[in-house]
Amino acid sequence: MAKRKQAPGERISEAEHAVMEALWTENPLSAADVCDRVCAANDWSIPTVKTLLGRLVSKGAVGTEPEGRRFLYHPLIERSDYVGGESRRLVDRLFGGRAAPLFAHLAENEALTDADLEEIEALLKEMRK
Amino acid sequence: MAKRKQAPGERISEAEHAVMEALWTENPLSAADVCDRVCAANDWSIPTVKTLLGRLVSKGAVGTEPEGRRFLYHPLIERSDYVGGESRRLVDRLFGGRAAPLFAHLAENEALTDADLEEIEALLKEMRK
DNA sequence: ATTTTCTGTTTACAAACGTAGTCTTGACAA
DNA sequence: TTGTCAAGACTACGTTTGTAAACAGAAAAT
Repeated sequence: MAKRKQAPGERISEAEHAVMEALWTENPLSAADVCDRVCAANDWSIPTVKTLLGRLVSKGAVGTEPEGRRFLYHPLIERSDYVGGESRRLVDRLFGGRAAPLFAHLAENEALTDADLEEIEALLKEMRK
Repeated sequence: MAKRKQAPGERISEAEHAVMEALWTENPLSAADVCDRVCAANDWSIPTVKTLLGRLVSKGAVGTEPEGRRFLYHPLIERSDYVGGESRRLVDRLFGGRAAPLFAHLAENEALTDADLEEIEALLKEMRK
């Protein structure tokens, strides 16, 4: 059935995800580099980032390569896999696996901007062919 | 700032959510009733359900009313509020608050059935007018 | 060569979670 | 009346998460 990726078992926590985002945006990065892009926003100190990186490494979500005295980190899983997995989990858990109700919900709550609507319409038209 | 509004702070965990689903589907229910509908599926025992119910009560997510010697539980928060909150969280976290990319993602991964597409199209048309 | 400065590793610790056992009490059957 | 039993309350305990300090080793600077 659906393509299962994302190293089995090991889930990525929310804090870890923030680190992943940094690495997806740009990589490889050193721990300090990562901190530069996420510490301020999350009010973390460098030890925290180091811990998160360590956990991600042991979970097999990021890899390291030595560069001189330090390590450079880079993601081992695709952002789209992660995002896809999380999205599917939510849809499964909350909407019985159907995406339409999710859409309806977002629509009802004005969570959709006009731009969103237009984009989605365009996408729909495209898939339609 | 930008704090979640939902119920006062207290988030509902995944296991707790399963209990909430039971109560949203039918309520009020006794602890044993809840167990009848969720224990098998999750491989839980009654004590587990009692604990989850207790936590939900202290989180203000479910209320109780005495019925003879026992309690009957009923949800205090709307399912749509919960679902809306969770959906928004995901969209915020993974798609920068924009729903279109989520939609695109689901579309790309064939997570959308034809029925979904039709429904969404209908919704779009409706909002459009 | 010694000190400073990075870097990664180890260890820590509280809160939340998943899961469940024990204690207490009151209703009820025998 | 007394023993049974179910229902809620209290307690427990291992794991994950968030957050970070302490430590060790090596490169760089002096």
